[in-house]
Parts: sequence; C-alpha cells; structure tokens
Amino acid sequence: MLQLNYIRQNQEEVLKKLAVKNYDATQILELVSKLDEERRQNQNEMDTLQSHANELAREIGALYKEGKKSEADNSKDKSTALKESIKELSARATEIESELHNLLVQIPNLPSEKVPAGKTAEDNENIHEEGKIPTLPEGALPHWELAARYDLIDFELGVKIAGAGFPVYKGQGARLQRALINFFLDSAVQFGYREMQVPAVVNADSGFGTGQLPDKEGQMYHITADDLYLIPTAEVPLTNLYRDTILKSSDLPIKLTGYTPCFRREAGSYGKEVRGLNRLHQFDKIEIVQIQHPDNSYGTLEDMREYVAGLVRELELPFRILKLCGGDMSFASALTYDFEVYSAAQQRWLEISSVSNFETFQSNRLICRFKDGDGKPQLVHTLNGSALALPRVMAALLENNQTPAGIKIPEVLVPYTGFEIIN
RNA sequence: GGAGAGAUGGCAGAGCGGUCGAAUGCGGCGGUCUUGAAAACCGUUGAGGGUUAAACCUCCGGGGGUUCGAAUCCCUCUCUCUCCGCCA
Repeated sequence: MLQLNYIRQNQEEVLKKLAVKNYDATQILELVSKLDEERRQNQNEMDTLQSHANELAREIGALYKEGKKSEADNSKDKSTALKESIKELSARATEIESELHNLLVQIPNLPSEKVPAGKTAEDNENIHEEGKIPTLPEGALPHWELAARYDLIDFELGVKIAGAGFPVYKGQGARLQRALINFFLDSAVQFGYREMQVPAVVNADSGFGTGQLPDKEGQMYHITADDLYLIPTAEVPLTNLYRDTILKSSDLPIKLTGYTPCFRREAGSYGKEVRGLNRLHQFDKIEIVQIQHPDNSYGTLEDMREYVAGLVRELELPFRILKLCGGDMSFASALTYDFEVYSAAQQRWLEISSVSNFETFQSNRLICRFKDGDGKPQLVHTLNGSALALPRVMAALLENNQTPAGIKIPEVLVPYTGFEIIN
C-alpha cells in the first residue's frame, strides 16, 4: 500500500512509475486526492467542535463544584447540540477512511527505476546465465516418468487421498525432499538467517499485511470454520512476525528463514505446462526474508540474489536470472529477480525462485517501522526470496542427472541423502 | 467441549466518572562521576492526525451505548490465561 502523503506530494511521479507496470492510475489518483482533501477538511471541523465540547465539559465540571447548577444545565444543552454535529462528522469520517482505504489497497507498488518496461514474460531481461545444459542420453524421460520408474513420487496416490496437485513422495524421493530441505536450511543459517518454524495457517490480518488479501483471496485455501488461511508461502507468517512493530535501527537488518509447506489453489491452471511437479497445490519451500533499512535494501536485494545463485550453483543446475519487466511483476514488488533452472527433458526453463524488494509497500500494511535516534518512526523495507522451492528443483535434478545407471545425486546433497544414485 | 479470570505505554503493573496520555518499576536515550566500564545519582522517554511552526484533535483489545464529561459504568465481539474434560 502506498503512503497517502507520498501520493499527495508526488502525483506525477506515481503516475509515471505505475505506467511502467502498465497501470493507468489517473482516475484512481483523482479520487484519492479528492477524498483526501475532504478527509482533512472534515477532520478539521470535527477537531474544532470537539475542542469546544471539551472546554464546555470542563466548565460544567467546575460549575458543579461551585454549586452553580442552573448555569451548568444551560451549558449542558449547548454541549448536547455540539455532540450531534460531531457525531455526523465522525460518521462521514469513517466513510471517507474506508473509501480511501479501499482505493489505496487497489494501487500496485511503484516499480523501482531499474525495472525495464514491458508487458509479458517475453519482455523480462535475461541478466545472467550460468551452467552447462546437459546432453541427455537416448530415450531420456521427463521427471514424471522417472518418478514412476524409480517409484519416487506417486501422483495417483495423492489424488486418492487429497486430489490432483498433492503428490506423495516415496522412499528415496521422500528422502531427497528432506535432503533438499535440510541443505537449504543449513545454508541459510550459515549465511546469518535465523531459522524459524512458523504456523502453516495465518489469520486475515496477516494475509493483508503481506498483500495476499484482499487482492489474491481466491488463491489461498480458506478454512472458513475458523477464518484461517493456509499459507501460500512462508513469506506471510515470517514477515508478519514484525507486524505492528517499531524496531530500533540497530536491529536492522533482520534476517529470517523458514521451511514450510505452501498451499496454492492455482485456480484455472491446466494442461501440460502443469504436468508432474511443474505446478502443485501443495509444495515445500524454504524462504528467506529480510527487514532492512531503506538506505540498504537494494544492496540487500543483490546479496540475496547472490545467495540464491550460490545455492543453484551448488546443486550444479544450469540456471538463468531474469529481471522482471513492469508488466510481469507482482502487485506488491518494486523489483524482482526470477531464477529459472533448465529442465533438460522437458526442454524448458522452470522458475524456482523469486527474489524481491517490496520497499515500504508491505511495511505500510504491516505498520512495521524503525526509529533512528529521536526521529519519527519510519517504515522499513521488506524483502524476500525463495531459497528454494523444491518441486521444480526436484524436476530438474531428476531430468538433468539421469544416466543409464540411474539418477545421480549432486555431491552437495549426498551427505543429506545418504546415497549417491537412485536406481 | 464446560467453568472462571483478564485485555492499559517496549515490558511488568497501578488507576474514587472530571485535574489521566495515564502512577510506579524495569528497559531505552542523554548527562554527572570514572583512565574506561559497572554501580550510584540527575534528566528524558508512546503513537497517529493536523499546522510553516504552534494551537488543537484522536488513541488505555475492536465495535456500540449511558453521561455535560468514560481507561473507569452498560452491551457486544474478538483474543489471552487458569481449572476441568478430551488428546498428539
């Protein structure tokens, strides 16, 4: 959510930047500034009346003490009249606040200046490519067939007990999952992220804080009986740990990591693009989150990008990094890097991580601030990234490492799996 | 699920319906002292709106009500805790 004051003082800039996201804010900004104007005027009137009322009440108190009952009664009538007016103004104030809120919540975050223009994923900027795309043996299989051949993942069993998109990992497949989780967590901790274990459900306030609500309500599983949401990513609980918080600048940066299952309804996804592990309703992910001083957040974003690159490198997977164009960026992000690995049997790039700086967009919703000396509290910057999401890593590992002898496990994972090859 | 208690500033914890944005303690910040630190002592220390700056207004879990006046009284919702029951 953008800050009202900022919008008021930088209308032109806001319009121009939102255009990079292909969002025409002309109309909504007009409405916002009109309401904001009314809000301040209304507030002013109300404050003046309230001030009078307070004064009267004090007088009446004093009169009673002196025993001047009739004078006091006289003032009471005046006070009652004031109260009526205040009530009307206050009702209007509530209306304005909520209209204003509803508008502000619809405006996407401003993209950073580094964001390239563009409309679709085609326009993303490929800023880095690394690793050798393997030449697969004759008759190489896509991961879903490998999963069946080696009995690693059972999609049908998942359908039986839950539904499509809820796979069952078996034996060495399950073990490989656990190896990845532990490897990712250990790495993050080694890089100074504090490991957290958080709930897999969140309340509506948390959903609002990171921007899932009200915008993406339909993407989350909603437990209506208790009004809780299954988390679509650990970003939500991890970042919300700092909702309604005032930090000291010396607390920054805060670096958190956590492993959680993630749940996404993925309404409207079908076809071969989503075969196998490509798109699931439940998957595992290790997330890294940082809460940072505004002056340092872009340096931090680069650190996080480097960190994620290091992970993929250690897994020996060919990958590329995309800087997302305005049109392909999420609602809440100011700058996003996507990581994609090459899945050799499917012959396509699969997104395995997304690293973003949200600047103050989330913190303004979370009301997460920091204080520098005796200055006013100011909003922090929040950042997060996947490090990493498991299913597509798994898909690429299986496909790229298939040999006639079996599937080779990357060296870095062997201490975690306890085996070097799946056969 | 049943019964009871509670929700106040970063934390702990007071608060006869007016002088309460709120005692006190801890913590934080600044200072004195010290070679430095600790201790001790002194001072200071919530947030939002509003204003050039003030004035002023709002906020004691959320919402509503009583009253000239509510942190204090009433209603309601939510949440937390304790005990019992069930249970990984």
